[in-house]
Amino acid sequence: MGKVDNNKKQKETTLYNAAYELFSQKGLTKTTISDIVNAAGVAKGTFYLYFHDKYDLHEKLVAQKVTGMVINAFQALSRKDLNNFEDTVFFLIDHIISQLEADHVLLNFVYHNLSWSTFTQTILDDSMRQLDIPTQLDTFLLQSNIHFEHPEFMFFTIIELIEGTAYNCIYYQQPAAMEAYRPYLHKAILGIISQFQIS
Amino acid sequence: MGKVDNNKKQKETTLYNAAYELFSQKGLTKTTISDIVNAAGVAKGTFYLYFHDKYDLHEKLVAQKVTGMVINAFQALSRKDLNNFEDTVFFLIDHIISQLEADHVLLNFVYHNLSWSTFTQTILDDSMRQLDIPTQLDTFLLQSNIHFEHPEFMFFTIIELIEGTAYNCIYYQQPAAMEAYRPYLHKAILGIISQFQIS
Amino acid sequence: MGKVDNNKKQKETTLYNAAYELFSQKGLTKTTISDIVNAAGVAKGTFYLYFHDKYDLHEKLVAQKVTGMVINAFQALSRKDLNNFEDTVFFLIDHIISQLEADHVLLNFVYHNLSWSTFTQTILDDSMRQLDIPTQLDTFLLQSNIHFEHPEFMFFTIIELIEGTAYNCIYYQQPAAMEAYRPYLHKAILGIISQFQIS
Amino acid sequence: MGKVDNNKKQKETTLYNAAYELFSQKGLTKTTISDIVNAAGVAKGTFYLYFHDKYDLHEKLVAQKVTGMVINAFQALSRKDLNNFEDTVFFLIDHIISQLEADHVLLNFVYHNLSWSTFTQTILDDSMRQLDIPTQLDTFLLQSNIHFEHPEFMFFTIIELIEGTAYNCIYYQQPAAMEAYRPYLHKAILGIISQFQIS
DNA sequence: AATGAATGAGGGTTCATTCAT
DNA sequence: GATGAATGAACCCTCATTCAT
Repeated sequence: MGKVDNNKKQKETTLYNAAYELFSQKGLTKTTISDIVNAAGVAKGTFYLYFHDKYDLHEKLVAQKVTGMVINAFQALSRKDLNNFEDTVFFLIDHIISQLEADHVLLNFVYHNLSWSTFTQTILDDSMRQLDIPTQLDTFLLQSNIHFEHPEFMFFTIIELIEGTAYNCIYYQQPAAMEAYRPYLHKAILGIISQFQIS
Repeated sequence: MGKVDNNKKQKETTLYNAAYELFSQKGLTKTTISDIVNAAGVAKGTFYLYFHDKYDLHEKLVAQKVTGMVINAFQALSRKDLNNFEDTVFFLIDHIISQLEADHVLLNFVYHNLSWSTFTQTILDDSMRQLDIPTQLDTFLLQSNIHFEHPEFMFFTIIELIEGTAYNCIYYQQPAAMEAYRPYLHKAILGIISQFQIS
Repeated sequence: MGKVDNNKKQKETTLYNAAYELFSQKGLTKTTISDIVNAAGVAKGTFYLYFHDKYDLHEKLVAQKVTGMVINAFQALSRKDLNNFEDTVFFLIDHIISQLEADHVLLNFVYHNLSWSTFTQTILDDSMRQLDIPTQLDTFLLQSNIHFEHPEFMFFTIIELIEGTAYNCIYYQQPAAMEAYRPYLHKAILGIISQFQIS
Repeated sequence: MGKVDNNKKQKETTLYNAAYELFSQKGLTKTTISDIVNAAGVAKGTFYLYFHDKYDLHEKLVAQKVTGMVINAFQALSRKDLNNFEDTVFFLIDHIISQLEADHVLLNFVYHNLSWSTFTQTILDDSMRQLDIPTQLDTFLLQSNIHFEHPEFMFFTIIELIEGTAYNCIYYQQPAAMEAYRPYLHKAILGIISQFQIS
């Protein structure tokens, strides 16, 4: 990678970082391209060398952040040695919830962007294609000896459940803080899993 | 209510209707106050006699629509004679899902606004205060003879689950159409209920 | 016409005048909407209340100026009492050439916009519809007793000839000043008329 | 001419060709230097090695195209053996009109650039200086035995007439297609010639 | 000579808001 | 209360031009 390419990648990263900060602070609508380039310390025209508009940037950033969060969880999982299916699911869920609890900026940012379709349709750039989550989950199911009716429906159900509850509990502490609610979230997920499991 | 007040109320209603249509078609961000007043057939200045800005109008409109949808479901319930707890819950859920399926405009509109906090914090105007949903649910639980650990957590869990799954299934048909997914949603809710139920 | 309408017409006129001056000085391309509103002393947004863009304004302005010039010539003609066909044609031509000689700004402005299609296709606003030049010419021909083969071709030929020659002679004094060239222009037109005339 | 010079000339030619295509399609104003270099397949900076700006390129391109068109006509004439003056004039005129009819891109491009001053003032590069049209016309007149009062006025008159009428007839078919109008154009020119001829 | 990433001035356009009528 | 013409700040985006490579 030549000096120029290196420099390009750096500019792009600076723009991503600046935008992430601003989107989190002011929201997508109130953040302007001027804001972003000012914060990034580049000229306005430079923005358009990398992104079509702020929505383009946002979309790519969401894909990055969501995927990054899940990658973290799986990497942490690989360092554990869990054989039990339910423990594994809870580990992943709790890891993601912990990340969201630790970083409200991230929480706010991925809310409403952490959905099943993010994993199945997101246009990931090359650096992220390493992690194909649906495939990983399939492999993971094969390794355990448990069988589910429509496992993709189950995962969809669980993910949508987490997204909504995590945001309310962490951000608004509504109807309770995550600490208080978490046991019930676990229970609910257990209930869901038991319904999908086959004999 | 005098003629003048009547006329006022009419202008306000026209603005609500026009805005609802436009917000649904173009989204909040791309809808301008000009669009709204043009569609409503009133002068620009008139808008400011009723609302502070378009976000004010939007907030009030969401409260109206969401509450209206739930009112519909409870009214339909009162015309039935269901004694079984689970049947009652499913009736309400399916009624709301049907409303959303029948009216994509409504679906789009309430998405991200149909959450537990809508019921507990929403600023409702006088005409809506008649319906206090958390209280209704409490009454409803007392009437049945089943007992739950933290019933408010259970309802919260169910509502958040429905919001996310309904939007994806109805709007994007992702991961499947609601018709195909609904049995599994019911199953999942059964699983959740069973976990919260006390002996 | 109320105070408001009066004011509106005035704003529009101010914009026309400012634009005419600027288009003539800097050309259409180099004149910006900012230039126009600054010169007119109105806000930028006001421009868009009256015109779609600068090309819209330009088009309307050309129609005004060209038609105005021809109206002047016909009005002057009506104050004369010319019976001879050729004298009438020369009177009109010379009158128009005089206007262009007297006002280089106008000359520059109508150049390449003074063509047969301007008269047949121009979208004229109501104030100008009074003057339907092709019809006036028809009437004029009927009154005289001379007959031409394809008179519309003849007028087209003459107009295109004048447009090109007038611009070069008046503006660039090329190949000669109008004073020197005019007798030859008259001759050329006589030659053209004689060719179109029927026995 | 060395390899390097050859390569240079090639780049320049590529830029000319790309620009010609683009100017014709989108017009001078809407064509950007980016467009040109993209179409030509060279880097942006390269443009500035050959031209000062797009107007510079345009000016040179017009001179090329207009002169080329006239050269074609004279070369075709040299292959004929016409002695009659009027036939010669008509041959040249019709040849040029045919070129314009066959190539609307060219028509559009030379319109407003095909005027007397193009021949007398155009900055021609070396390759074109071979053709000095005013001188050629003089020679041509001497060869015939006809005498005209101010022949340069006559040619000027004829050229300006053709420019305006050809564009309208060919491009807009206004007031008629060139096929229909051409006999009358010939007539008009005959009329003009007869007026300038000396006994 | 050739490149093309970076620049940033400045264009067009929108639109919430005001205020005289 | 109701109007809608007028405003002008602030947005998005373009593109001629530069310059390190």
